[in-house]
Amino acid sequence: MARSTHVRRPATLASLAAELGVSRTTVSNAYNRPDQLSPELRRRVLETARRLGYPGPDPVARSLRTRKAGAVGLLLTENLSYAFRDPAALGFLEGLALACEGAGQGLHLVPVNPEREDVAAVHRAGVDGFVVYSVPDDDPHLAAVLSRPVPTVVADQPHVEGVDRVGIDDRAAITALAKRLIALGHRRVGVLCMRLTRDRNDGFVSTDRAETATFHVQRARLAGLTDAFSAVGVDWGRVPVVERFDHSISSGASAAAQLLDADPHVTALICTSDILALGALAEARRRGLRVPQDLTVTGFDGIADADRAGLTTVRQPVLEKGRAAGKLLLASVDPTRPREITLNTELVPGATAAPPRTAEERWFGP
Amino acid sequence: MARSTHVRRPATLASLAAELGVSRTTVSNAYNRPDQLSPELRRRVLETARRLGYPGPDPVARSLRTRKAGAVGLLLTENLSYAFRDPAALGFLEGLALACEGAGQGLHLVPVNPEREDVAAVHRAGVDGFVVYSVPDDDPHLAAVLSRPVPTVVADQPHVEGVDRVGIDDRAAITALAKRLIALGHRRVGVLCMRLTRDRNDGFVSTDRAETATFHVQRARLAGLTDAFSAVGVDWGRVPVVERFDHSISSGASAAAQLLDADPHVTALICTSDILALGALAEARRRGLRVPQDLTVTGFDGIADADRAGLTTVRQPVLEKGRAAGKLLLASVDPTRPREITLNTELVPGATAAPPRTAEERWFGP
DNA sequence: AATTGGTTCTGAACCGTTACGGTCAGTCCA
DNA sequence: TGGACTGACCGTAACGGTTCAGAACCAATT
Repeated sequence: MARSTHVRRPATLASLAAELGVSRTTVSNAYNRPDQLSPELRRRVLETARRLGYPGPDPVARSLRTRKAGAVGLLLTENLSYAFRDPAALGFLEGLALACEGAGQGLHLVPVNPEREDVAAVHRAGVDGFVVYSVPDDDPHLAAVLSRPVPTVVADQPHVEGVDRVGIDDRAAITALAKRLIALGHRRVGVLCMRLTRDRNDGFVSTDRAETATFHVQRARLAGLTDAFSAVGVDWGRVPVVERFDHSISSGASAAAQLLDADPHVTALICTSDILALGALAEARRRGLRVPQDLTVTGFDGIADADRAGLTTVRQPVLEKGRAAGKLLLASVDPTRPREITLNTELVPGATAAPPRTAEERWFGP
Repeated sequence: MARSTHVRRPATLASLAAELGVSRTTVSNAYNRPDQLSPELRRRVLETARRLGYPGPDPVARSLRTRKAGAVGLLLTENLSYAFRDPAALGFLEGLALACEGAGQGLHLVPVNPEREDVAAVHRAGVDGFVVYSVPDDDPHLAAVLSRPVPTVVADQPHVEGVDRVGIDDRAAITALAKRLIALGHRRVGVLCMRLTRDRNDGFVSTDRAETATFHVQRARLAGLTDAFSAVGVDWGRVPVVERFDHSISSGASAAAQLLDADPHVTALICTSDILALGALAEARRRGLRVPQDLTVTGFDGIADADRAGLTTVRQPVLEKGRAAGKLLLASVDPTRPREITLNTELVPGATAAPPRTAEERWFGP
């Protein structure tokens, strides 16, 4: 027996086998297939393992051999901290985590520095698959993920041909909301949206920029608004759209300010997220504008704070979306699984939408 | 951006080397040490890799060889939904994520089924270290983590001898709060606390149970209250303490109801978390009790909602705590690092604490 | 006596990569 | 002209497991 505690070389399966005078296979079986060896021997193996401080089979070595990492990677191009601050992202994360937990899979948050284009972290992640959430279509990290030979599911954001996807029908959902505003009489509206591309562009958005946005969800929502308002004769080219790179309440407020300064006559602010809408509400309050009497404000997502604020919005099942993404990914072995899941949304009437204030601002039908 | 379904795994570093007629080392160097080969050869290697669809070195094999996984494991025994819903936990998570991101490390959420005692997931996680947050001292998952030969940092919750730790001085912090209430004249108080052990026990807490709680933080906070009130002659054995397993606002409300039903004469409800306190506020409102005139309510943590509610509480730097835990773990190679970090807390006066209502309820000093 | 079946354990082949210690030809310099 | 140095590349040995096709043994059946 080796008494040399000098080199505290951690015990391995092989050293344990040597100590016991059995084969490595047997030790492996003691851990993984108890039925393959006698209870007595197994007891001895585990006993000796304890004595030698062997912590059990090394997870990485096992992963290499079995080609299973037991974890799902999650790619978010935003700062990781973003995911913990944005309620919609958080709901998604929770749903995804629940799905992973249910399947006994870990959830590996891939570290991404949005500043640098360092894709190495994607290549370094030992995972069995990726979920990609909220990244632009042309994100290099996304390309790195797709180059990896593992299944991938995209949630909402990047729009990639041939990749499994879960999401909602953003375009139709916001069109429904827009139609409601149209029915109320709104024709002169403004729009606040989240960032459209990887580059910061805080300010007004040209039609061209809106149509070529690489954040697919935002593009779809703007398109949905175009659909609805164009259908009733509004010249969409003249509708002011203000973009903000940072997604925060204060961003929403400043965007609303910028828009209202430029066009004080808009009767409604349509926001592509609840967070922005909450900011718009704050700015309206600051200006002494009553909502909805003086100004209609709408959001998108259906987060808890929007509910508390009575916001008129579209509710989407964020938690369910995360869960669906996880399940879809974990079912990748099944060829009969759906390749795309579109979840339902729900219009939330709320209390921040009303007909335009003055008669002249109200549109009279034919 | 069309993509064919990729489930093939043909190319390896070795096959690539064979194709090129160079050694595996050279291919490896092409990826990892560009300076070790001529630019021309490197170009050819990468070119051929692209042609063969070689996605670059396999992360798992690399991890095995380098003994680095590039990820930090996070163990939370609570339901995941707890972690994603509780603002304090969320702040911690965000801080930890920031630290990991800053170091280019992934964050691996270990899946834990609180129902079963399945520790396998801990053994399966390919990580370079663990952060353990908010688990009871006797949690089997914790034991599994400690058996792994990787550095571990504990945040707040499990109290383990000899393991690196970051936290606050819960006992002293709540003692300071208690002294404030004592100064206001409160002597007849009730306490609402979070779960004390792994077993559900919704209801009153015996002194013994309080002292043997395996959730160390709760134990410390109760002890801090004992310190303060015993010092002024209050018989702590008679102070009602109500425990709730689930940590939610409605739990806080029901706990407050239970306590007030049993002892309507308490002048203050001291809660060991803001969430519980917010529930207590709700219950007080439901009963028509004015806070703080009719009832004093205090919390702990300093979450945003508490701030909005004007709650009298103790603020702790949750984000900083997460960040510190991450940094401590990632600095494990440095023998001169601190082994324990205690962060500062701050008493938040708030507006939910006032002297007891009636003269008879107020205590007159000597 | 031969066959069958079951249990228990073993040997050797991988899994895909990187660390380490070379070799070898060419260059520099006194 | 010879020795030291350099740049470019290679061979081998891990890294720590899992897996599969048997081997050895024994009891029961034909």
